[in-house]
Amino acid sequence: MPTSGRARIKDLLSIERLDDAPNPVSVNGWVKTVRSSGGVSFVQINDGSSLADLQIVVDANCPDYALVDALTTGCSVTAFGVLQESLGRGQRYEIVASSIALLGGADPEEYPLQKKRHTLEFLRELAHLRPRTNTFGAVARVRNAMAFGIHQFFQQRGFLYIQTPIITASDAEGAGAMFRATTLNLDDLPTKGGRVDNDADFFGRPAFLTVSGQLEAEIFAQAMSDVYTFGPTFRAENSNTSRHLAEFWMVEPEVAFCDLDGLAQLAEDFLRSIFAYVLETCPEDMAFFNRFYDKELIKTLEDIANSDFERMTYTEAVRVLEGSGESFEFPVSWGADLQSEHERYLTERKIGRPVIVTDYPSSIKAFYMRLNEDGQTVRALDVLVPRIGEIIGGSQREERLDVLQSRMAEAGLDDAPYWWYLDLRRYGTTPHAGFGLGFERTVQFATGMQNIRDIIAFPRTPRNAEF
RNA sequence: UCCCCGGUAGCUCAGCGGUAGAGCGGGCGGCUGUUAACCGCUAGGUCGUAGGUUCGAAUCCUACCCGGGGAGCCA
Repeated sequence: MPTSGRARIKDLLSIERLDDAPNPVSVNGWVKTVRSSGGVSFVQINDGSSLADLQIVVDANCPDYALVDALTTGCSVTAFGVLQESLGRGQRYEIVASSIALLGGADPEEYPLQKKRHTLEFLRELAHLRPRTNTFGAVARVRNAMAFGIHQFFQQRGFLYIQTPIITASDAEGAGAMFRATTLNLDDLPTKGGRVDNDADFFGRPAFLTVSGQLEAEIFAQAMSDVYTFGPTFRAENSNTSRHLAEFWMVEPEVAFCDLDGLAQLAEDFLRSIFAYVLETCPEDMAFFNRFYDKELIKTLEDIANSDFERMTYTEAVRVLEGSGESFEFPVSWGADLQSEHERYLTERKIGRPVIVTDYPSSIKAFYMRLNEDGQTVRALDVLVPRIGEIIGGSQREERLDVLQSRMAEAGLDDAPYWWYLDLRRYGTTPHAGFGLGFERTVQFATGMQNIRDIIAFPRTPRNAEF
Protein backbone atom coordinates (compact mmCIF):
# COMPACT_ATOMS: atom_id res chain seq x y z
CA MET A 1 0.00 0.00 0.00
CA PRO A 2 1.78 3.17 -1.15
CA THR A 3 1.55 5.94 1.38
CA SER A 4 1.83 8.69 -1.19
CA GLY A 5 -1.86 8.55 -2.01
CA ARG A 6 -2.96 8.29 1.58
CA ALA A 7 -5.00 11.14 2.95
CA ARG A 8 -4.70 11.96 6.65
CA ILE A 9 -7.95 12.08 8.53
CA LYS A 10 -6.92 15.37 10.13
CA ASP A 11 -6.45 16.96 6.72
CA LEU A 12 -9.76 15.65 5.38
CA LEU A 13 -11.73 16.85 8.37
CA SER A 14 -10.20 20.32 8.20
CA ILE A 15 -11.05 20.95 4.56
CA GLU A 16 -12.90 24.25 4.28
CA ARG A 17 -14.75 23.74 0.99
CA LEU A 18 -15.66 20.30 -0.29
CA ASP A 19 -14.61 21.40 -3.77
CA ASP A 20 -11.04 21.37 -2.46
CA ALA A 21 -11.26 17.72 -1.42
CA PRO A 22 -8.92 15.44 -3.38
CA ASN A 23 -11.83 13.22 -4.31
CA PRO A 24 -11.91 10.33 -4.56
CA VAL A 25 -9.62 9.74 -1.60
CA SER A 26 -7.77 6.86 -0.04
CA VAL A 27 -7.72 6.61 3.76
CA ASN A 28 -6.23 4.17 6.22
CA GLY A 29 -6.69 3.64 9.91
CA TRP A 30 -7.74 1.47 12.78
CA VAL A 31 -11.40 0.73 13.44
CA LYS A 32 -12.83 2.34 16.56
CA THR A 33 -16.38 1.03 16.16
CA VAL A 34 -18.73 -0.36 13.54
CA ARG A 35 -22.44 0.38 13.57
CA SER A 36 -24.80 -1.44 11.25
CA SER A 37 -28.37 -0.57 10.56
CA GLY A 38 -30.30 -2.32 7.88
CA GLY A 39 -28.46 -2.06 4.64
CA VAL A 40 -25.90 0.48 5.79
CA SER A 41 -22.84 0.16 7.96
CA PHE A 42 -20.77 2.90 9.51
CA VAL A 43 -17.12 2.14 10.05
CA GLN A 44 -15.47 4.72 12.28
CA ILE A 45 -11.69 4.84 11.89
CA ASN A 46 -8.80 6.79 13.36
CA ASP A 47 -5.25 7.17 12.06
CA GLY A 48 -3.76 9.13 14.95
CA SER A 49 -3.55 12.37 13.01
CA SER A 50 -6.35 13.88 15.07
CA LEU A 51 -8.61 13.15 17.97
CA ALA A 52 -11.62 13.02 15.66
CA ASP A 53 -12.48 9.82 13.83
CA LEU A 54 -13.58 9.54 10.23
CA GLN A 55 -16.84 7.81 9.39
CA ILE A 56 -16.84 5.52 6.40
CA VAL A 57 -20.23 4.62 5.00
CA VAL A 58 -20.46 1.18 3.44
CA ASP A 59 -23.72 0.13 1.84
CA ALA A 60 -25.01 -2.38 -0.70
CA ASN A 61 -23.63 -0.27 -3.54
CA CYS A 62 -20.13 -1.12 -2.36
CA PRO A 63 -18.81 -4.43 -3.69
CA ASP A 64 -17.09 -5.03 -0.36
CA TYR A 65 -20.29 -4.65 1.62
CA ALA A 66 -20.25 -8.28 2.76
CA LEU A 67 -16.80 -7.69 4.24
CA VAL A 68 -18.10 -5.30 6.85
CA ASP A 69 -18.99 -8.20 9.12
CA ALA A 70 -15.27 -8.92 9.45
CA LEU A 71 -14.45 -5.39 10.57
CA THR A 72 -14.19 -5.19 14.33
CA THR A 73 -12.74 -2.79 16.84
CA GLY A 74 -8.97 -2.67 16.53
CA CYS A 75 -8.49 -3.99 13.03
CA SER A 76 -6.69 -1.97 10.38
CA VAL A 77 -8.38 -1.05 7.12
CA THR A 78 -7.80 0.78 3.90
CA ALA A 79 -10.70 2.44 2.16
CA PHE A 80 -11.31 4.34 -1.03
CA GLY A 81 -14.27 6.58 -1.72
CA VAL A 82 -15.70 10.03 -1.99
CA LEU A 83 -15.56 12.57 0.82
CA GLN A 84 -18.92 14.27 1.15
CA GLU A 85 -21.12 16.18 3.56
CA SER A 86 -22.40 13.74 6.13
CA LEU A 87 -26.04 12.78 5.88
CA GLY A 88 -26.09 12.14 9.59
CA ARG A 89 -25.50 14.37 12.57
CA GLY A 90 -22.32 14.13 14.60
CA GLN A 91 -19.72 14.78 11.93
CA ARG A 92 -19.32 17.23 9.10
CA TYR A 93 -17.87 14.89 6.51
CA GLU A 94 -17.95 11.20 5.80
CA ILE A 95 -16.56 8.94 3.12
CA VAL A 96 -18.89 6.87 1.01
CA ALA A 97 -16.81 3.83 0.25
CA SER A 98 -16.43 2.39 -3.19
CA SER A 99 -14.02 -0.13 -1.72
CA ILE A 100 -12.83 -1.12 1.72
CA ALA A 101 -10.35 -3.83 2.67
CA LEU A 102 -9.20 -5.44 5.85
CA LEU A 103 -5.44 -5.14 6.35
CA GLY A 104 -5.01 -6.74 9.74
CA GLY A 105 -7.70 -8.36 11.85
CA ALA A 106 -8.15 -8.05 15.61
CA ASP A 107 -10.00 -11.00 17.07
CA PRO A 108 -12.80 -9.38 19.10
CA GLU A 109 -12.67 -12.21 21.61
CA GLU A 110 -9.06 -11.35 22.38
CA TYR A 111 -8.50 -7.70 21.52
CA PRO A 112 -8.38 -6.00 24.90
CA LEU A 113 -9.48 -2.50 23.92
CA GLN A 114 -13.25 -2.24 23.91
CA LYS A 115 -15.35 0.55 22.52
CA LYS A 116 -15.92 1.97 25.95
CA ARG A 117 -13.92 3.79 28.58
CA HIS A 118 -11.13 1.93 30.26
CA THR A 119 -9.35 2.93 33.42
CA LEU A 120 -5.91 4.46 32.99
CA GLU A 121 -4.55 1.77 35.32
CA PHE A 122 -5.75 -0.97 32.99
CA LEU A 123 -4.39 0.79 29.93
CA ARG A 124 -1.03 1.15 31.63
CA GLU A 125 -0.71 -2.63 31.33
CA LEU A 126 -1.27 -2.26 27.59
CA ALA A 127 1.38 0.29 26.74
CA HIS A 128 1.66 -1.23 23.26
CA LEU A 129 -2.02 -0.63 22.47
CA ARG A 130 -2.96 2.40 24.51
CA PRO A 131 -1.73 4.93 21.92
CA ARG A 132 -4.86 3.93 19.99
CA THR A 133 -7.13 5.36 22.64
CA ASN A 134 -8.41 8.92 22.58
CA THR A 135 -6.55 9.89 25.74
CA PHE A 136 -3.15 8.50 24.81
CA GLY A 137 -3.39 9.71 21.26
CA ALA A 138 -4.08 13.18 22.63
CA VAL A 139 -1.19 12.93 25.09
CA ALA A 140 1.15 11.88 22.28
CA ARG A 141 0.12 14.81 20.11
CA VAL A 142 0.34 17.35 22.92
CA ARG A 143 3.68 15.98 24.04
CA ASN A 144 4.96 16.29 20.50
CA ALA A 145 3.69 19.86 20.20
CA MET A 146 5.27 20.86 23.49
CA ALA A 147 8.62 19.38 22.53
CA PHE A 148 8.51 21.37 19.31
CA GLY A 149 7.34 24.48 21.17
CA ILE A 150 10.28 24.18 23.56
CA HIS A 151 12.79 24.00 20.75
CA GLN A 152 11.08 26.86 18.99
CA PHE A 153 11.21 29.06 22.11
CA PHE A 154 14.94 28.61 22.53
CA GLN A 155 15.81 28.68 18.86
CA GLN A 156 13.96 31.96 18.41
CA ARG A 157 16.04 33.40 21.23
CA GLY A 158 19.30 32.26 19.68
CA PHE A 159 19.98 29.41 22.08
CA LEU A 160 22.11 26.54 20.86
CA TYR A 161 20.73 23.04 21.30
CA ILE A 162 23.48 20.83 22.66
CA GLN A 163 23.58 17.13 23.43
CA THR A 164 25.17 16.12 26.70
CA PRO A 165 26.28 12.57 27.48
CA ILE A 166 23.91 9.96 28.79
CA ILE A 167 26.72 7.87 30.23
CA THR A 168 28.78 9.87 32.64
CA ALA A 169 31.38 9.43 35.33
CA SER A 170 30.42 12.61 37.14
CA ASP A 171 27.70 13.06 39.68
CA ALA A 172 25.61 16.24 39.61
CA GLU A 173 25.79 16.28 43.36
CA GLY A 174 22.60 15.71 45.27
CA ALA A 175 20.45 15.20 42.20
CA GLY A 176 19.72 11.68 43.26
CA ALA A 177 20.85 8.08 43.20
CA MET A 178 22.35 6.92 39.91
CA PHE A 179 22.08 3.82 37.79
CA ARG A 180 25.41 2.11 37.22
CA ALA A 181 26.42 1.45 33.64
CA THR A 182 28.81 -1.48 33.51
CA THR A 183 29.98 -4.36 31.38
CA LEU A 184 31.35 -6.26 34.35
CA ASN A 185 29.98 -9.74 34.88
CA LEU A 186 27.89 -9.27 37.99
CA ASP A 187 27.90 -13.00 38.67
CA ASP A 188 31.70 -13.09 38.69
CA LEU A 189 33.09 -9.68 39.55
CA PRO A 190 36.81 -9.13 39.01
CA THR A 191 38.45 -8.08 42.23
CA LYS A 192 41.68 -6.45 43.21
CA GLY A 193 42.73 -6.25 46.83
CA GLY A 194 39.40 -7.65 47.95
CA ARG A 195 37.34 -4.96 46.18
CA VAL A 196 35.72 -4.76 42.81
CA ASP A 197 38.33 -3.95 40.19
CA ASN A 198 36.87 -0.97 38.38
CA ASP A 199 39.92 -0.85 36.11
CA ALA A 200 38.43 -3.91 34.44
CA ASP A 201 35.20 -2.14 33.63
CA PHE A 202 34.48 -0.73 30.17
CA PHE A 203 35.62 2.80 30.94
CA GLY A 204 38.31 1.78 33.42
CA ARG A 205 36.29 3.55 36.10
CA PRO A 206 32.74 3.51 37.47
CA ALA A 207 30.21 4.99 35.07
CA PHE A 208 26.58 5.92 35.47
CA LEU A 209 23.50 7.07 33.63
CA THR A 210 23.29 10.84 33.89
CA VAL A 211 20.98 12.56 36.35
CA SER A 212 21.45 15.93 34.69
CA GLY A 213 23.27 17.52 31.78
CA GLN A 214 23.88 20.68 33.75
CA LEU A 215 27.60 20.45 34.37
CA GLU A 216 28.31 19.72 30.72
CA ALA A 217 25.85 22.42 29.65
CA GLU A 218 27.83 24.89 31.74
CA ILE A 219 30.89 24.05 29.64
CA PHE A 220 29.12 25.13 26.48
CA ALA A 221 27.49 28.14 28.10
CA GLN A 222 31.05 29.28 28.84
CA ALA A 223 31.72 29.34 25.12
CA MET A 224 28.43 29.75 23.29
CA SER A 225 26.69 31.94 25.91
CA ASP A 226 23.14 30.62 25.45
CA VAL A 227 22.59 26.88 25.28
CA TYR A 228 20.03 24.27 26.25
CA THR A 229 19.80 20.53 26.49
CA PHE A 230 16.71 18.42 26.01
CA GLY A 231 17.26 14.78 26.72
CA PRO A 232 16.69 11.75 28.91
CA THR A 233 17.86 11.66 32.50
CA PHE A 234 17.80 8.88 35.05
CA ARG A 235 17.19 8.69 38.77
CA ALA A 236 17.55 5.43 40.68
CA GLU A 237 15.45 6.75 43.55
CA ASN A 238 12.82 4.41 44.95
CA SER A 239 10.16 7.03 44.33
CA ASN A 240 6.60 5.76 44.05
CA THR A 241 4.48 8.77 43.28
CA SER A 242 2.36 10.13 40.46
CA ARG A 243 5.06 12.74 39.75
CA HIS A 244 8.25 10.66 39.54
CA LEU A 245 9.88 8.48 36.91
CA ALA A 246 13.18 6.64 36.93
CA GLU A 247 13.69 7.77 33.33
CA PHE A 248 12.41 11.15 32.29
CA TRP A 249 13.21 13.96 29.88
CA MET A 250 14.62 17.22 31.08
CA VAL A 251 15.08 20.61 29.49
CA GLU A 252 18.09 22.50 30.83
CA PRO A 253 18.96 25.96 29.58
CA GLU A 254 22.27 27.41 30.73
CA VAL A 255 23.06 31.08 30.16
CA ALA A 256 26.30 32.99 30.52
CA PHE A 257 26.32 36.64 31.62
CA CYS A 258 23.03 36.04 33.41
CA ASP A 259 22.02 36.43 37.04
CA LEU A 260 19.11 34.97 38.98
CA ASP A 261 16.71 37.74 37.99
CA GLY A 262 17.48 37.11 34.36
CA LEU A 263 16.97 33.39 34.90
CA ALA A 264 13.62 33.94 36.63
CA GLN A 265 12.49 36.04 33.70
CA LEU A 266 13.62 33.35 31.27
CA ALA A 267 11.76 30.66 33.22
CA GLU A 268 8.58 32.71 33.27
CA ASP A 269 8.76 33.65 29.59
CA PHE A 270 9.49 30.04 28.77
CA LEU A 271 6.54 28.52 30.63
CA ARG A 272 4.10 31.15 29.42
CA SER A 273 5.31 30.66 25.87
CA ILE A 274 4.98 26.90 25.75
CA PHE A 275 1.54 26.89 27.37
CA ALA A 276 0.36 29.49 24.89
CA TYR A 277 1.88 27.38 22.13
CA VAL A 278 0.07 24.20 23.09
CA LEU A 279 -3.26 26.02 23.43
CA GLU A 280 -2.78 27.49 19.99
CA THR A 281 -1.58 24.37 18.20
CA CYS A 282 -3.65 21.63 19.89
CA PRO A 283 -7.10 23.14 20.43
CA GLU A 284 -8.97 19.92 19.80
CA ASP A 285 -6.85 17.80 22.14
CA MET A 286 -6.83 20.50 24.79
CA ALA A 287 -10.62 20.73 24.65
CA PHE A 288 -10.70 16.98 25.17
CA PHE A 289 -8.54 17.19 28.29
CA ASN A 290 -10.56 20.13 29.52
CA ARG A 291 -13.76 18.14 29.15
CA PHE A 292 -12.68 14.78 30.55
CA TYR A 293 -9.80 15.47 32.92
CA ASP A 294 -9.87 19.01 34.28
CA LYS A 295 -12.73 21.44 33.69
CA GLU A 296 -10.50 24.38 34.62
CA LEU A 297 -7.55 23.32 32.47
CA ILE A 298 -7.78 25.75 29.57
CA LYS A 299 -8.66 28.65 31.81
CA THR A 300 -5.71 27.86 34.07
CA LEU A 301 -3.28 27.70 31.16
CA GLU A 302 -4.66 30.87 29.61
CA ASP A 303 -4.26 32.66 32.94
CA ILE A 304 -0.66 31.52 33.16
CA ALA A 305 0.08 32.57 29.60
CA ASN A 306 -1.43 36.00 30.22
CA SER A 307 -0.30 37.04 33.68
CA ASP A 308 2.94 37.63 35.53
CA PHE A 309 4.25 35.03 37.93
CA GLU A 310 4.43 35.86 41.60
CA ARG A 311 7.95 36.11 42.99
CA MET A 312 9.08 35.84 46.58
CA THR A 313 12.19 34.86 48.45
CA TYR A 314 12.34 31.76 50.56
CA THR A 315 12.45 33.97 53.63
CA GLU A 316 9.26 35.74 52.54
CA ALA A 317 7.63 32.40 51.79
CA VAL A 318 8.40 31.16 55.27
CA ARG A 319 6.88 34.34 56.69
CA VAL A 320 3.73 33.90 54.60
CA LEU A 321 3.40 30.28 55.68
CA GLU A 322 3.94 31.11 59.33
CA GLY A 323 1.27 33.78 59.17
CA SER A 324 -1.17 31.68 57.19
CA GLY A 325 -3.03 30.25 60.15
CA GLU A 326 -2.89 26.89 58.44
CA SER A 327 -2.13 23.78 60.45
CA PHE A 328 0.53 22.01 58.41
CA GLU A 329 1.58 18.44 59.03
CA PHE A 330 5.20 19.56 58.89
CA PRO A 331 6.19 22.66 60.83
CA VAL A 332 7.45 25.70 58.97
CA SER A 333 10.79 27.00 60.08
CA TRP A 334 13.54 28.98 58.42
CA GLY A 335 16.25 26.56 57.35
CA ALA A 336 14.01 23.62 56.60
CA ASP A 337 13.07 22.88 53.01
CA LEU A 338 9.53 23.63 51.92
CA GLN A 339 7.32 20.55 52.03
CA SER A 340 4.84 19.63 49.32
CA GLU A 341 1.98 20.91 51.44
CA HIS A 342 3.77 24.25 51.86
CA GLU A 343 4.45 24.61 48.17
CA ARG A 344 0.86 23.75 47.31
CA TYR A 345 -0.49 26.23 49.83
CA LEU A 346 1.60 28.98 48.28
CA THR A 347 0.81 28.30 44.64
CA GLU A 348 -2.73 26.95 44.93
CA ARG A 349 -4.33 28.82 47.80
CA LYS A 350 -2.29 31.90 48.62
CA ILE A 351 -1.36 33.03 45.12
CA GLY A 352 -3.52 30.96 42.79
CA ARG A 353 -0.96 30.87 39.99
CA PRO A 354 2.71 30.00 39.48
CA VAL A 355 5.14 31.25 42.09
CA ILE A 356 8.89 31.67 41.77
CA VAL A 357 10.61 31.17 45.12
CA THR A 358 14.23 32.32 45.31
CA ASP A 359 17.19 32.52 47.68
CA TYR A 360 16.95 29.30 49.65
CA PRO A 361 19.21 28.48 52.62
CA SER A 362 22.56 27.25 51.36
CA SER A 363 22.39 24.23 53.67
CA ILE A 364 19.56 22.64 51.70
CA LYS A 365 20.85 23.36 48.19
CA ALA A 366 23.61 22.05 45.95
CA PHE A 367 27.21 23.19 46.11
CA TYR A 368 27.24 24.90 42.71
CA MET A 369 24.59 27.51 43.60
CA ARG A 370 25.91 31.04 44.06
CA LEU A 371 26.30 32.14 47.65
CA ASN A 372 24.57 35.41 48.56
CA GLU A 373 26.25 38.25 50.41
CA ASP A 374 24.49 37.20 53.62
CA GLY A 375 26.50 33.97 53.57
CA GLN A 376 23.32 32.09 54.50
CA THR A 377 21.35 31.81 51.31
CA VAL A 378 22.06 30.88 47.71
CA ARG A 379 20.74 32.20 44.45
CA ALA A 380 18.41 29.27 43.88
CA LEU A 381 15.03 29.35 42.21
CA ASP A 382 12.08 26.99 42.19
CA VAL A 383 9.01 27.52 40.03
CA LEU A 384 5.94 26.11 41.74
CA VAL A 385 2.70 25.46 39.89
CA PRO A 386 -0.67 24.34 41.22
CA ARG A 387 -1.24 20.58 41.53
CA ILE A 388 2.27 19.55 40.39
CA GLY A 389 4.38 21.59 42.78
CA GLU A 390 7.97 22.08 41.65
CA ILE A 391 8.18 22.13 37.87
CA ILE A 392 11.46 24.01 37.52
CA GLY A 393 14.51 24.08 39.74
CA GLY A 394 17.48 26.25 38.96
CA SER A 395 20.06 28.70 40.18
CA GLN A 396 22.67 31.25 39.41
CA ARG A 397 25.89 29.25 39.49
CA GLU A 398 28.83 29.99 41.73
CA GLU A 399 31.36 31.56 39.39
CA ARG A 400 33.99 32.44 42.04
CA LEU A 401 36.64 29.74 42.24
CA ASP A 402 37.50 30.20 45.90
CA VAL A 403 33.88 30.26 47.04
CA LEU A 404 33.07 27.22 44.93
CA GLN A 405 35.99 25.30 46.38
CA SER A 406 35.04 26.10 49.94
CA ARG A 407 31.44 25.10 49.23
CA MET A 408 32.64 21.79 47.83
CA ALA A 409 34.76 21.22 50.89
CA GLU A 410 31.75 21.90 53.12
CA ALA A 411 29.77 19.36 51.11
CA GLY A 412 32.57 16.85 51.56
CA LEU A 413 33.29 16.67 47.86
CA ASP A 414 36.69 15.83 46.42
CA ASP A 415 37.94 18.49 43.99
CA ALA A 416 39.79 16.11 41.73
CA PRO A 417 36.94 14.68 39.61
CA TYR A 418 35.62 18.19 39.08
CA TRP A 419 38.89 19.60 37.71
CA TRP A 420 37.28 20.58 34.44
CA TYR A 421 34.32 22.17 36.20
CA LEU A 422 36.71 24.23 38.30
CA ASP A 423 38.72 25.17 35.21
CA LEU A 424 35.64 27.02 33.95
CA ARG A 425 36.12 29.33 36.96
CA ARG A 426 39.84 29.58 36.42
CA TYR A 427 39.64 30.70 32.82
CA GLY A 428 37.22 33.42 31.81
CA THR A 429 34.59 32.77 34.43
CA THR A 430 31.26 34.55 34.06
CA PRO A 431 28.17 35.05 36.11
CA HIS A 432 25.84 32.42 34.70
CA ALA A 433 22.63 30.63 35.52
CA GLY A 434 20.44 27.78 34.42
CA PHE A 435 17.46 25.67 35.33
CA GLY A 436 16.01 22.23 34.76
CA LEU A 437 12.45 21.61 33.68
CA GLY A 438 10.86 18.19 33.98
CA PHE A 439 9.32 17.64 30.58
CA GLU A 440 6.80 15.02 31.68
CA ARG A 441 5.69 17.17 34.60
CA THR A 442 5.14 20.02 32.21
CA VAL A 443 3.05 17.90 29.85
CA GLN A 444 1.25 16.49 32.87
CA PHE A 445 0.38 19.98 33.98
CA ALA A 446 -0.69 21.05 30.49
CA THR A 447 -2.99 18.06 29.99
CA GLY A 448 -4.47 17.77 33.46
CA MET A 449 -3.44 14.12 33.59
CA GLN A 450 -3.15 12.86 37.15
CA ASN A 451 -0.32 10.35 36.76
CA ILE A 452 3.05 10.96 35.12
CA ARG A 453 3.08 7.31 33.99
CA ASP A 454 0.45 8.27 31.45
CA ILE A 455 2.61 11.06 30.04
CA ILE A 456 5.59 9.02 28.88
CA ALA A 457 4.93 6.17 26.44
CA PHE A 458 6.84 3.53 28.34
CA PRO A 459 7.20 4.55 31.96
CA ARG A 460 10.17 3.36 33.99
CA THR A 461 9.37 3.16 37.68
CA PRO A 462 10.61 0.94 40.51
CA ARG A 463 9.97 -2.70 39.60
CA ASN A 464 8.42 -1.78 36.29
CA ALA A 465 10.25 -1.85 32.95
CA GLU A 466 7.82 -3.81 30.78
CA PHE A 467 7.77 -2.88 27.09
C1' U B 1 11.13 3.34 51.71
C1' C B 2 6.77 4.68 55.10
C1' C B 3 1.21 5.26 55.92
C1' C B 4 -3.79 4.24 54.04
C1' C B 5 -7.10 1.73 50.38
C1' G B 6 -7.88 -2.14 46.90
C1' G B 7 -7.03 -7.07 43.89
C1' U B 8 -14.20 -11.43 42.28
C1' A B 9 -16.23 -12.95 34.42
C1' G B 10 -12.41 -9.62 28.84
C1' C B 11 -13.54 -4.46 31.43
C1' U B 12 -16.03 -1.65 35.64
C1' C B 13 -17.91 -3.26 40.06
C1' A B 14 -21.64 -5.66 43.81
C1' G B 15 -21.51 -9.82 47.22
C1' C B 16 -18.09 -9.64 53.06
C1' G B 17 -18.71 -16.94 57.04
C1' G B 18 -23.13 -21.47 54.21
C1' U B 19 -20.45 -23.32 48.24
C1' A B 20 -20.83 -16.61 42.66
C1' G B 21 -24.12 -11.71 40.50
C1' A B 22 -24.99 -7.01 37.47
C1' G B 23 -23.75 -3.56 33.68
C1' C B 24 -20.66 -3.09 29.64
C1' G B 25 -17.78 -5.99 26.14
C1' G B 26 -17.97 -10.97 23.17
C1' G B 27 -21.18 -14.63 20.28
C1' C B 28 -25.99 -15.42 17.72
C1' G B 29 -30.46 -13.10 15.77
C1' G B 30 -33.30 -8.60 14.66
C1' C B 31 -33.48 -3.36 12.90
C1' U B 32 -33.20 0.96 5.49
C1' G B 33 -28.26 6.48 8.33
C1' U B 34 -26.08 5.02 12.77
C1' U B 35 -23.17 8.34 16.67
C1' A B 36 -19.49 4.38 23.21
C1' A B 37 -26.47 3.11 18.06
C1' C B 38 -30.73 0.34 19.65
C1' C B 39 -33.84 -4.46 20.83
C1' G B 40 -33.89 -9.92 22.05
C1' C B 41 -31.27 -14.40 23.29
C1' U B 42 -26.67 -16.59 24.93
C1' A B 43 -21.72 -18.22 26.50
C1' G B 44 -18.20 -16.88 30.16
C1' G B 45 -15.16 -17.08 36.84
C1' U B 46 -10.02 -22.96 40.49
C1' C B 47 -13.05 -14.89 43.76
C1' G B 48 -4.13 -12.09 43.30
C1' U B 49 -0.62 -16.19 45.41
C1' A B 50 0.70 -19.35 49.57
C1' G B 51 -0.45 -20.83 54.32
C1' G B 52 -3.86 -20.77 58.60
C1' U B 53 -8.77 -20.54 61.56
C1' U B 54 -13.59 -23.11 60.84
C1' C B 55 -18.16 -28.49 60.05
C1' G B 56 -17.87 -24.89 56.02
C1' A B 57 -13.78 -19.22 53.47
C1' A B 58 -14.63 -14.79 47.85
C1' U B 59 -16.04 -13.43 52.86
C1' C B 60 -11.91 -14.01 59.10
C1' C B 61 -6.21 -14.13 60.18
C1' U B 62 -0.82 -14.06 58.46
C1' A B 63 2.91 -13.50 54.76
C1' C B 64 4.14 -12.27 49.94
C1' C B 65 3.02 -10.20 44.98
C1' C B 66 0.49 -6.48 42.11
C1' G B 67 -2.37 -1.77 41.58
C1' G B 68 -4.09 3.10 43.50
C1' G B 69 -3.86 7.53 46.85
C1' G B 70 -0.68 10.27 50.16
C1' A B 71 4.43 11.22 52.22
C1' G B 72 9.78 11.41 51.66
C1' C B 73 13.49 12.27 47.59
C1' C B 74 13.34 15.47 43.47
C1' A B 75 12.30 17.42 37.72
